[in-house]
Amino acid sequence: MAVTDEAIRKIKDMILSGDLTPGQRLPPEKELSERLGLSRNSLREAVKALEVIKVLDVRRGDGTYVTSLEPELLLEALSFVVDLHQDHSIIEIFEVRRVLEPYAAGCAATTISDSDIIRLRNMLDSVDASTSVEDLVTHDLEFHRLINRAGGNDYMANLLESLSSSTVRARIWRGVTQEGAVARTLEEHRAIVSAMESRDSEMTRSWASIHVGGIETWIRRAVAGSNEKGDD
Amino acid sequence: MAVTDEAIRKIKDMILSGDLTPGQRLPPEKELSERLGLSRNSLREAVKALEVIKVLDVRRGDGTYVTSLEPELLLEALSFVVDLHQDHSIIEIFEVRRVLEPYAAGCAATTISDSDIIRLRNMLDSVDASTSVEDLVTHDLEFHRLINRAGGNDYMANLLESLSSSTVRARIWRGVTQEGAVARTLEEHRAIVSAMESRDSEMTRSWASIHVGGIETWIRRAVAGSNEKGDD
DNA sequence: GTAACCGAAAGGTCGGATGTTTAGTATCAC
DNA sequence: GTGATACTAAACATCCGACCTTTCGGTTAC
Repeated sequence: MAVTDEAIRKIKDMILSGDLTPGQRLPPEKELSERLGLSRNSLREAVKALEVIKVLDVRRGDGTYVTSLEPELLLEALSFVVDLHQDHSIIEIFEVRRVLEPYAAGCAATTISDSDIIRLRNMLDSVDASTSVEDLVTHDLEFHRLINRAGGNDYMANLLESLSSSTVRARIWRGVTQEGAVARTLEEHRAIVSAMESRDSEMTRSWASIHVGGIETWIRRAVAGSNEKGDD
Repeated sequence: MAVTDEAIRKIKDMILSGDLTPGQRLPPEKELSERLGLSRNSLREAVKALEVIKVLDVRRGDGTYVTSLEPELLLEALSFVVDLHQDHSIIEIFEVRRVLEPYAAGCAATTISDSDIIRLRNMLDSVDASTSVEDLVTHDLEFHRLINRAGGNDYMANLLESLSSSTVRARIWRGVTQEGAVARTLEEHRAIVSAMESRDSEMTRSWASIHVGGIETWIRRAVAGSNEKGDD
Protein backbone atom coordinates (compact mmCIF):
# COMPACT_ATOMS: atom_id res chain seq x y z
CA MET A 1 0.00 0.00 0.00
CA ALA A 2 1.17 3.43 0.73
CA VAL A 3 2.34 6.32 2.83
CA THR A 4 0.69 5.36 6.10
CA ASP A 5 1.93 1.80 6.05
CA GLU A 6 5.31 3.04 5.03
CA ALA A 7 5.31 5.37 7.99
CA ILE A 8 4.46 2.46 10.28
CA ARG A 9 7.36 0.51 8.87
CA LYS A 10 9.73 3.44 9.19
CA ILE A 11 8.83 4.06 12.79
CA LYS A 12 9.24 0.37 13.53
CA ASP A 13 12.62 0.41 11.82
CA MET A 14 13.66 3.42 13.86
CA ILE A 15 12.88 1.43 16.99
CA LEU A 16 14.66 -1.69 15.75
CA SER A 17 17.73 0.24 14.71
CA GLY A 18 17.93 1.99 18.03
CA ASP A 19 17.20 5.45 16.67
CA LEU A 20 14.20 5.34 18.94
CA THR A 21 14.55 3.68 22.31
CA PRO A 22 11.92 2.70 24.88
CA GLY A 23 10.65 5.73 26.70
CA GLN A 24 12.00 8.14 24.15
CA ARG A 25 9.91 10.94 22.82
CA LEU A 26 9.13 11.26 19.15
CA PRO A 27 9.36 14.55 17.28
CA PRO A 28 6.08 16.51 17.17
CA GLU A 29 3.59 15.22 14.67
CA LYS A 30 4.14 18.17 12.39
CA GLU A 31 7.89 17.79 12.30
CA LEU A 32 7.84 14.00 12.01
CA SER A 33 5.29 14.09 9.23
CA GLU A 34 7.48 16.47 7.27
CA ARG A 35 10.54 14.35 7.85
CA LEU A 36 8.79 11.17 6.74
CA GLY A 37 7.23 12.99 3.82
CA LEU A 38 3.53 12.64 4.50
CA SER A 39 0.71 14.72 5.87
CA ARG A 40 -0.01 15.03 9.54
CA ASN A 41 -3.33 13.26 9.07
CA SER A 42 -1.73 10.25 7.48
CA LEU A 43 1.01 10.14 10.06
CA ARG A 44 -1.62 10.21 12.78
CA GLU A 45 -3.18 7.09 11.30
CA ALA A 46 0.17 5.36 11.56
CA VAL A 47 0.70 6.56 15.11
CA LYS A 48 -2.79 5.47 16.09
CA ALA A 49 -2.13 1.99 14.75
CA LEU A 50 1.11 1.73 16.72
CA GLU A 51 -0.67 3.06 19.76
CA VAL A 52 -3.32 0.35 19.85
CA ILE A 53 -0.68 -2.35 19.75
CA LYS A 54 1.04 -0.56 22.62
CA VAL A 55 4.18 0.37 20.78
CA LEU A 56 3.63 4.10 21.12
CA ASP A 57 2.13 6.05 23.98
CA VAL A 58 0.45 9.29 22.96
CA ARG A 59 0.06 11.90 25.69
CA ARG A 60 -2.16 14.74 24.74
CA GLY A 61 -0.64 18.15 25.22
CA ASP A 62 2.72 16.57 25.88
CA GLY A 63 4.03 14.37 23.12
CA THR A 64 4.29 10.86 21.72
CA TYR A 65 6.62 8.36 23.35
CA VAL A 66 7.90 4.88 22.66
CA THR A 67 6.52 2.58 25.33
CA SER A 68 8.68 0.35 27.45
CA LEU A 69 8.04 -2.37 24.85
CA GLU A 70 7.70 -4.82 27.70
CA PRO A 71 6.03 -8.11 26.75
CA GLU A 72 3.35 -7.33 29.26
CA LEU A 73 2.34 -4.27 27.31
CA LEU A 74 2.65 -5.70 23.86
CA LEU A 75 0.81 -8.90 24.66
CA GLU A 76 -1.99 -6.89 26.18
CA ALA A 77 -3.01 -6.04 22.64
CA LEU A 78 -3.45 -9.74 22.04
CA SER A 79 -6.41 -9.96 24.37
CA PHE A 80 -8.25 -7.51 22.16
CA VAL A 81 -7.85 -9.98 19.36
CA VAL A 82 -8.70 -13.04 21.43
CA ASP A 83 -12.01 -11.42 22.30
CA LEU A 84 -12.96 -11.64 18.67
CA HIS A 85 -12.38 -15.35 18.36
CA GLN A 86 -15.34 -17.61 18.01
CA ASP A 87 -16.29 -20.89 19.64
CA HIS A 88 -14.11 -22.99 17.41
CA SER A 89 -10.98 -21.04 18.25
CA ILE A 90 -11.85 -20.92 21.93
CA ILE A 91 -11.27 -24.64 22.17
CA GLU A 92 -7.92 -24.42 20.46
CA ILE A 93 -6.94 -21.52 22.67
CA PHE A 94 -7.81 -23.61 25.67
CA GLU A 95 -5.66 -26.44 24.48
CA VAL A 96 -2.74 -24.03 24.40
CA ARG A 97 -3.55 -23.04 27.96
CA ARG A 98 -3.75 -26.69 28.94
CA VAL A 99 -0.22 -27.24 27.71
CA LEU A 100 1.35 -24.08 29.07
CA GLU A 101 -0.29 -23.60 32.44
CA PRO A 102 0.74 -26.93 33.96
CA TYR A 103 4.28 -26.25 32.85
CA ALA A 104 4.26 -22.79 34.40
CA ALA A 105 2.67 -24.10 37.58
CA GLY A 106 5.27 -26.85 37.79
CA CYS A 107 8.04 -24.28 37.52
CA ALA A 108 6.31 -22.13 40.11
CA ALA A 109 6.23 -25.00 42.59
CA THR A 110 9.97 -24.73 43.04
CA THR A 111 10.31 -20.97 42.78
CA ILE A 112 7.25 -19.43 44.41
CA SER A 113 7.84 -17.52 47.64
CA ASP A 114 6.22 -18.46 50.94
CA SER A 115 4.45 -15.13 51.05
CA ASP A 116 2.91 -15.74 47.64
CA ILE A 117 1.63 -19.09 48.82
CA ILE A 118 0.00 -17.34 51.73
CA ARG A 119 -1.58 -14.89 49.33
CA LEU A 120 -2.95 -17.81 47.33
CA ARG A 121 -4.38 -19.33 50.50
CA ASN A 122 -6.06 -16.02 51.34
CA MET A 123 -7.52 -15.85 47.87
CA LEU A 124 -8.99 -19.31 48.28
CA ASP A 125 -10.52 -18.37 51.62
CA SER A 126 -12.27 -15.38 50.10
CA VAL A 127 -14.49 -17.38 47.74
CA ASP A 128 -16.90 -20.27 47.97
CA ALA A 129 -19.85 -21.74 46.09
CA SER A 130 -22.00 -18.72 46.96
CA THR A 131 -19.68 -16.13 45.46
CA SER A 132 -21.05 -14.11 42.54
CA VAL A 133 -19.91 -14.90 39.03
CA GLU A 134 -18.16 -11.53 38.74
CA ASP A 135 -16.12 -12.15 41.85
CA LEU A 136 -15.32 -15.69 40.78
CA VAL A 137 -13.95 -14.37 37.50
CA THR A 138 -11.80 -11.85 39.34
CA HIS A 139 -10.62 -14.51 41.75
CA ASP A 140 -9.82 -16.93 38.97
CA LEU A 141 -7.90 -14.31 37.04
CA GLU A 142 -5.77 -13.30 40.02
CA PHE A 143 -5.23 -16.86 41.14
CA HIS A 144 -3.85 -18.04 37.83
CA ARG A 145 -1.98 -14.83 37.23
CA LEU A 146 -0.07 -15.11 40.46
CA ILE A 147 0.90 -18.71 39.77
CA ASN A 148 1.86 -18.02 36.19
CA ARG A 149 4.04 -15.09 37.20
CA ALA A 150 5.67 -17.17 39.89
CA GLY A 151 6.69 -19.59 37.14
CA GLY A 152 9.42 -17.14 36.25
CA ASN A 153 8.62 -16.64 32.59
CA ASP A 154 6.95 -13.26 32.28
CA TYR A 155 6.32 -13.68 28.62
CA MET A 156 4.49 -16.93 29.17
CA ALA A 157 2.51 -15.42 32.02
CA ASN A 158 1.41 -12.48 29.92
CA LEU A 159 0.62 -14.72 27.01
CA LEU A 160 -1.57 -16.90 29.18
CA GLU A 161 -3.29 -13.87 30.56
CA SER A 162 -4.06 -12.58 27.10
CA LEU A 163 -5.28 -15.96 25.96
CA SER A 164 -7.89 -16.13 28.66
CA SER A 165 -9.58 -12.80 28.21
CA SER A 166 -12.09 -11.76 30.80
CA THR A 167 -15.04 -12.15 28.47
CA VAL A 168 -14.13 -15.78 27.87
CA ARG A 169 -13.52 -16.33 31.57
CA ALA A 170 -16.88 -14.80 32.37
CA ARG A 171 -18.60 -17.13 29.96
CA ILE A 172 -16.90 -20.13 31.48
CA TRP A 173 -17.66 -19.29 35.08
CA ARG A 174 -21.25 -18.59 34.21
CA GLY A 175 -21.41 -22.13 32.88
CA VAL A 176 -19.53 -23.58 35.82
CA THR A 177 -21.93 -21.85 38.18
CA GLN A 178 -24.97 -23.12 36.35
CA GLU A 179 -23.67 -26.65 36.54
CA GLY A 180 -23.07 -26.29 40.25
CA ALA A 181 -19.46 -27.22 39.72
CA VAL A 182 -18.06 -24.23 41.53
CA ALA A 183 -17.13 -26.20 44.64
CA ARG A 184 -15.25 -28.82 42.64
CA THR A 185 -13.41 -26.20 40.61
CA LEU A 186 -12.33 -24.34 43.73
CA GLU A 187 -11.28 -27.67 45.22
CA GLU A 188 -8.91 -28.08 42.33
CA HIS A 189 -7.50 -24.65 43.04
CA ARG A 190 -6.84 -25.78 46.59
CA ALA A 191 -5.15 -28.95 45.41
CA ILE A 192 -2.82 -26.92 43.21
CA VAL A 193 -1.83 -24.68 46.10
CA SER A 194 -1.31 -27.68 48.39
CA ALA A 195 0.99 -29.29 45.88
CA MET A 196 2.96 -26.08 45.55
CA GLU A 197 3.17 -25.82 49.29
CA SER A 198 4.82 -29.23 49.28
CA ARG A 199 7.16 -27.91 46.60
CA ASP A 200 6.07 -30.86 44.53
CA SER A 201 6.53 -29.90 40.89
CA GLU A 202 5.09 -33.08 39.53
CA MET A 203 1.91 -32.97 41.57
CA THR A 204 1.44 -29.28 40.90
CA ARG A 205 1.77 -29.93 37.22
CA SER A 206 -0.69 -32.79 37.35
CA TRP A 207 -3.30 -30.89 39.32
CA ALA A 208 -2.98 -27.88 37.05
CA SER A 209 -3.38 -30.19 34.09
CA ILE A 210 -6.48 -31.75 35.58
CA HIS A 211 -7.90 -28.36 36.40
CA VAL A 212 -7.44 -26.76 32.99
CA GLY A 213 -8.21 -30.00 31.21
CA GLY A 214 -11.46 -30.32 33.11
CA ILE A 215 -12.56 -26.88 32.04
CA GLU A 216 -11.50 -27.62 28.49
CA THR A 217 -13.70 -30.71 28.46
CA TRP A 218 -16.57 -28.66 29.79
CA ILE A 219 -16.09 -26.09 27.03
CA ARG A 220 -16.01 -28.76 24.36
CA ARG A 221 -19.32 -30.07 25.60
CA ALA A 222 -20.77 -26.57 25.81
CA VAL A 223 -19.70 -25.71 22.28
CA ALA A 224 -20.95 -29.00 20.93
CA GLY A 225 -24.25 -28.40 22.73
CA SER A 226 -24.72 -24.93 21.32
CA ASN A 227 -23.94 -26.23 17.86
CA GLU A 228 -26.63 -28.85 18.20
CA LYS A 229 -29.07 -26.09 18.96
CA GLY A 230 -27.87 -24.31 15.85
CA ASP A 231 -26.36 -21.57 17.95
CA ASP A 232 -23.14 -21.51 16.04
CA MET B 1 -9.87 8.93 25.87
CA ALA B 2 -11.86 10.10 22.97
CA VAL B 3 -13.74 9.79 19.74
CA THR B 4 -11.26 7.61 17.88
CA ASP B 5 -10.95 5.05 20.65
CA GLU B 6 -14.67 5.10 21.08
CA ALA B 7 -15.08 4.37 17.40
CA ILE B 8 -12.70 1.41 17.74
CA ARG B 9 -14.75 0.08 20.59
CA LYS B 10 -18.02 0.59 18.76
CA ILE B 11 -16.80 -1.22 15.68
CA LYS B 12 -15.51 -4.05 17.84
CA ASP B 13 -18.85 -4.22 19.61
CA MET B 14 -20.64 -4.34 16.28
CA ILE B 15 -18.57 -7.37 15.39
CA LEU B 16 -19.07 -9.04 18.75
CA SER B 17 -22.81 -8.45 18.68
CA GLY B 18 -23.10 -9.84 15.20
CA ASP B 19 -24.13 -6.57 13.57
CA LEU B 20 -20.99 -7.01 11.54
CA THR B 21 -20.01 -10.50 10.44
CA PRO B 22 -16.79 -11.78 8.89
CA GLY B 23 -16.57 -10.78 5.27
CA GLN B 24 -19.24 -8.14 5.59
CA ARG B 25 -18.74 -4.73 4.14
CA LEU B 26 -18.86 -1.65 6.30
CA PRO B 27 -20.75 1.47 5.31
CA PRO B 28 -18.68 4.04 3.41
CA GLU B 29 -16.36 6.08 5.57
CA LYS B 30 -18.49 9.18 5.16
CA GLU B 31 -21.68 7.47 6.21
CA LEU B 32 -20.12 5.50 9.06
CA SER B 33 -18.39 8.56 10.41
CA GLU B 34 -21.67 10.44 10.48
CA ARG B 35 -23.43 7.56 12.14
CA LEU B 36 -20.76 7.21 14.82
CA GLY B 37 -20.64 10.94 15.26
CA LEU B 38 -17.07 11.81 14.37
CA SER B 39 -15.15 13.20 11.45
CA ARG B 40 -14.01 11.05 8.61
CA ASN B 41 -10.38 11.74 9.51
CA SER B 42 -10.84 10.46 13.03
CA LEU B 43 -12.76 7.45 11.85
CA ARG B 44 -9.95 6.64 9.47
CA GLU B 45 -7.56 6.49 12.40
CA ALA B 46 -9.81 3.95 14.05
CA VAL B 47 -10.13 1.93 10.87
CA LYS B 48 -6.38 2.01 10.34
CA ALA B 49 -5.80 0.67 13.83
CA LEU B 50 -8.24 -2.18 13.25
CA GLU B 51 -6.63 -2.82 9.91
CA VAL B 52 -3.13 -3.38 11.27
CA ILE B 53 -4.40 -5.98 13.69
CA LYS B 54 -6.15 -7.65 10.77
CA VAL B 55 -9.68 -7.10 11.96
CA LEU B 56 -10.64 -4.93 9.01
CA ASP B 57 -9.57 -5.18 5.40
CA VAL B 58 -9.56 -1.89 3.53
CA ARG B 59 -9.75 -2.17 -0.23
CA ARG B 60 -9.08 1.06 -1.98
CA GLY B 61 -11.71 2.06 -4.47
CA ASP B 62 -13.97 -0.66 -3.19
CA GLY B 63 -14.79 -0.51 0.48
CA THR B 64 -13.87 -1.68 3.94
CA TYR B 65 -14.64 -5.23 5.01
CA VAL B 66 -14.49 -7.30 8.15
CA THR B 67 -11.82 -9.95 7.69
CA SER B 68 -12.45 -13.64 8.19
CA LEU B 69 -11.24 -13.12 11.77
CA GLU B 70 -9.41 -16.43 11.44
CA PRO B 71 -6.78 -17.01 14.11
CA GLU B 72 -4.23 -17.22 11.35
CA LEU B 73 -4.92 -13.65 10.36
CA LEU B 74 -5.23 -12.19 13.80
CA LEU B 75 -2.12 -13.87 15.16
CA GLU B 76 -0.17 -12.59 12.20
CA ALA B 77 -0.24 -9.22 13.88
CA LEU B 78 1.56 -10.82 16.79
CA SER B 79 4.72 -11.35 14.80
CA PHE B 80 4.95 -7.62 14.28
CA VAL B 81 5.11 -7.27 18.02
CA VAL B 82 7.50 -10.17 18.56
CA ASP B 83 9.94 -8.47 16.23
CA LEU B 84 10.21 -5.64 18.70
CA HIS B 85 11.17 -7.82 21.62
CA GLN B 86 14.68 -7.69 22.92
CA ASP B 87 17.17 -10.35 23.91
CA HIS B 88 15.66 -10.91 27.31
CA SER B 89 12.22 -11.64 25.92
CA ILE B 90 13.60 -13.78 23.14
CA ILE B 91 14.68 -16.36 25.68
CA GLU B 92 11.29 -16.41 27.31
CA ILE B 93 9.61 -16.67 23.94
CA PHE B 94 11.78 -19.64 23.17
CA GLU B 95 10.82 -21.32 26.37
CA VAL B 96 7.21 -21.07 25.27
CA ARG B 97 8.17 -22.66 21.98
CA ARG B 98 10.03 -25.40 23.82
CA VAL B 99 6.88 -26.29 25.70
CA LEU B 100 4.42 -26.06 22.83
CA GLU B 101 6.31 -27.48 19.88
CA PRO B 102 7.03 -30.89 21.36
CA TYR B 103 3.38 -31.18 22.28
CA ALA B 104 2.27 -30.23 18.78
CA ALA B 105 4.79 -32.58 17.22
CA GLY B 106 3.63 -35.41 19.48
CA CYS B 107 0.07 -34.85 18.36
CA ALA B 108 1.19 -34.71 14.76
CA ALA B 109 2.90 -38.10 15.04
CA THR B 110 -0.48 -39.79 15.22
CA THR B 111 -2.37 -37.54 12.83
CA ILE B 112 0.03 -36.55 10.07
CA SER B 113 -0.68 -37.95 6.63
CA ASP B 114 1.74 -40.12 4.71
CA SER B 115 1.98 -37.54 1.98
CA ASP B 116 2.99 -34.88 4.47
CA ILE B 117 5.73 -37.15 5.78
CA ILE B 118 7.00 -37.48 2.24
CA ARG B 119 6.96 -33.71 1.91
CA LEU B 120 9.02 -33.46 5.07
CA ARG B 121 11.50 -35.98 3.67
CA ASN B 122 11.79 -33.95 0.49
CA MET B 123 12.40 -30.81 2.49
CA LEU B 124 15.21 -32.52 4.36
CA ASP B 125 16.80 -33.67 1.13
CA SER B 126 16.85 -30.15 -0.23
CA VAL B 127 19.24 -28.77 2.37
CA ASP B 128 22.62 -29.62 3.83
CA ALA B 129 25.50 -27.95 5.62
CA SER B 130 26.36 -25.91 2.52
CA THR B 131 22.94 -24.28 2.16
CA SER B 132 22.79 -20.50 2.50
CA VAL B 133 21.46 -18.96 5.68
CA GLU B 134 18.46 -17.52 3.85
CA ASP B 135 17.48 -20.92 2.48
CA LEU B 136 18.01 -22.54 5.86
CA VAL B 137 15.64 -20.05 7.43
CA THR B 138 13.03 -20.76 4.79
CA HIS B 139 13.51 -24.49 5.21
CA ASP B 140 13.27 -24.29 8.96
CA LEU B 141 10.13 -22.18 8.80
CA GLU B 142 8.37 -24.55 6.43
CA PHE B 143 9.53 -27.64 8.26
CA HIS B 144 8.19 -26.58 11.61
CA ARG B 145 5.09 -25.04 10.12
CA LEU B 146 4.09 -28.27 8.44
CA ILE B 147 4.57 -30.27 11.61
CA ASN B 148 2.78 -27.75 13.78
CA ARG B 149 -0.18 -27.64 11.41
CA ALA B 150 -0.31 -31.40 11.32
CA GLY B 151 -0.72 -31.29 15.09
CA GLY B 152 -4.32 -30.36 14.49
CA ASN B 153 -4.49 -27.17 16.51
CA ASP B 154 -4.42 -24.31 14.05
CA TYR B 155 -4.37 -21.72 16.75
CA MET B 156 -1.30 -23.26 18.31
CA ALA B 157 0.37 -23.57 14.94
CA ASN B 158 -0.22 -19.94 14.12
CA LEU B 159 0.87 -18.87 17.55
CA LEU B 160 4.12 -20.77 17.20
CA GLU B 161 4.67 -19.27 13.81
CA SER B 162 4.19 -15.78 15.15
CA LEU B 163 6.46 -16.45 18.10
CA SER B 164 9.36 -17.38 15.89
CA SER B 165 9.36 -14.42 13.56
CA SER B 166 11.64 -14.60 10.59
CA THR B 167 14.03 -11.99 11.94
CA VAL B 168 14.58 -14.06 15.06
CA ARG B 169 14.96 -17.21 13.00
CA ALA B 170 17.49 -15.49 10.77
CA ARG B 171 19.52 -14.45 13.76
CA ILE B 172 19.52 -17.97 15.10
CA TRP B 173 20.53 -19.69 11.91
CA ARG B 174 23.30 -17.19 11.39
CA GLY B 175 24.63 -18.28 14.74
CA VAL B 176 24.10 -21.96 14.05
CA THR B 177 25.95 -21.61 10.78
CA GLN B 178 28.86 -19.82 12.40
CA GLU B 179 29.20 -22.57 14.97
CA GLY B 180 29.20 -25.19 12.27
CA ALA B 181 26.24 -26.84 13.92
CA VAL B 182 24.08 -26.95 10.82
CA ALA B 183 24.63 -30.66 10.24
CA ARG B 184 23.66 -31.55 13.77
CA THR B 185 20.57 -29.35 13.69
CA LEU B 186 19.44 -30.90 10.42
CA GLU B 187 20.12 -34.31 11.90
CA GLU B 188 17.64 -33.49 14.64
CA HIS B 189 15.11 -32.59 11.99
CA ARG B 190 15.64 -36.01 10.46
CA ALA B 191 15.20 -37.71 13.80
CA ILE B 192 11.89 -35.93 14.32
CA VAL B 193 10.63 -37.08 10.94
CA SER B 194 11.80 -40.64 11.56
CA ALA B 195 9.94 -40.76 14.84
CA MET B 196 6.82 -39.46 13.17
CA GLU B 197 7.20 -42.03 10.45
CA SER B 198 7.10 -44.68 13.15
CA ARG B 199 4.00 -43.00 14.51
CA ASP B 200 5.81 -42.79 17.80
CA SER B 201 4.34 -39.87 19.71
CA GLU B 202 6.67 -40.19 22.63
CA MET B 203 9.85 -40.25 20.55
CA THR B 204 8.62 -37.43 18.35
CA ARG B 205 7.93 -35.36 21.38
CA SER B 206 11.32 -36.10 22.85
CA TRP B 207 13.23 -35.32 19.71
CA ALA B 208 11.30 -32.11 19.20
CA SER B 209 12.05 -31.20 22.79
CA ILE B 210 15.75 -31.89 22.29
CA HIS B 211 15.76 -29.92 19.09
CA VAL B 212 14.09 -26.76 20.40
CA GLY B 213 15.78 -27.09 23.76
CA GLY B 214 19.15 -27.27 22.09
CA ILE B 215 18.53 -24.08 20.21
CA GLU B 216 17.25 -22.45 23.36
CA THR B 217 20.47 -23.32 25.14
CA TRP B 218 22.44 -21.88 22.29
CA ILE B 219 20.45 -18.64 22.47
CA ARG B 220 20.98 -18.37 26.21
CA ARG B 221 24.70 -18.65 25.67
CA ALA B 222 24.62 -16.15 22.81
CA VAL B 223 22.67 -13.60 24.83
CA ALA B 224 24.90 -14.08 27.86
CA GLY B 225 27.91 -13.63 25.62
CA SER B 226 26.66 -10.42 24.07
CA ASN B 227 25.86 -9.08 27.51
CA GLU B 228 29.39 -9.72 28.65
CA LYS B 229 30.60 -7.64 25.77
CA GLY B 230 28.20 -4.91 26.86
CA ASP B 231 26.17 -5.42 23.72
CA ASP B 232 22.87 -5.32 25.53
C1' DG C 1 9.05 29.50 49.44
C1' DT C 2 4.68 28.75 47.65
C1' DA C 3 0.75 29.23 44.95
C1' DA C 4 -1.64 31.11 41.16
C1' DC C 5 -1.22 32.55 36.44
C1' DC C 6 -0.09 32.42 31.68
C1' DG C 7 1.62 31.23 27.29
C1' DA C 8 3.94 28.13 24.17
C1' DA C 9 3.80 23.55 22.44
C1' DA C 10 1.65 19.34 21.39
C1' DG C 11 -1.94 16.41 20.42
C1' DG C 12 -7.39 16.09 19.16
C1' DT C 13 -10.81 17.05 15.93
C1' DC C 14 -12.87 18.83 12.13
C1' DG C 15 -14.35 20.13 7.18
C1' DG C 16 -13.37 20.27 2.69
C1' DA C 17 -10.80 19.67 -1.62
C1' DT C 18 -8.53 16.70 -4.77
C1' DG C 19 -6.20 12.43 -6.44
C1' DT C 20 -6.41 7.18 -7.39
C1' DT C 21 -8.29 2.90 -7.66
C1' DT C 22 -11.90 -0.26 -8.21
C1' DA C 23 -16.26 -2.45 -9.61
C1' DG C 24 -19.78 -2.39 -12.48
C1' DT C 25 -22.07 -1.07 -16.59
C1' DA C 26 -22.64 0.29 -21.13
C1' DT C 27 -20.96 0.08 -25.58
C1' DC C 28 -18.84 -1.55 -29.62
C1' DA C 29 -16.39 -4.83 -32.63
C1' DC C 30 -16.40 -9.36 -34.20
C1' DG D 1 -24.21 -13.74 -28.82
C1' DT D 2 -19.71 -13.02 -26.99
C1' DG D 3 -15.77 -10.79 -25.88
C1' DA D 4 -13.09 -6.80 -25.21
C1' DT D 5 -13.02 -1.97 -24.39
C1' DA D 6 -14.43 2.53 -22.50
C1' DC D 7 -16.80 5.07 -19.26
C1' DT D 8 -18.69 6.37 -14.79
C1' DA D 9 -19.86 6.43 -10.12
C1' DA D 10 -18.38 5.09 -5.67
C1' DA D 11 -14.97 4.54 -2.28
C1' DC D 12 -10.63 4.97 -0.27
C1' DA D 13 -5.97 7.95 -0.10
C1' DT D 14 -3.99 12.06 0.91
C1' DC D 15 -3.43 16.54 1.91
C1' DC D 16 -4.20 21.34 3.78
C1' DG D 17 -5.37 24.45 7.10
C1' DA D 18 -8.07 25.84 10.93
C1' DC D 19 -9.41 25.70 15.71
C1' DC D 20 -9.90 23.40 20.29
C1' DT D 21 -8.05 21.23 24.54
C1' DT D 22 -4.56 19.64 27.45
C1' DT D 23 -0.10 19.76 29.43
C1' DC D 24 4.21 21.57 30.94
C1' DG D 25 7.13 24.91 32.58
C1' DG D 26 8.35 29.46 33.54
C1' DT D 27 6.86 33.80 35.70
C1' DT D 28 4.72 36.56 38.86
C1' DA D 29 2.34 37.86 43.11
C1' DC D 30 1.98 37.06 47.77
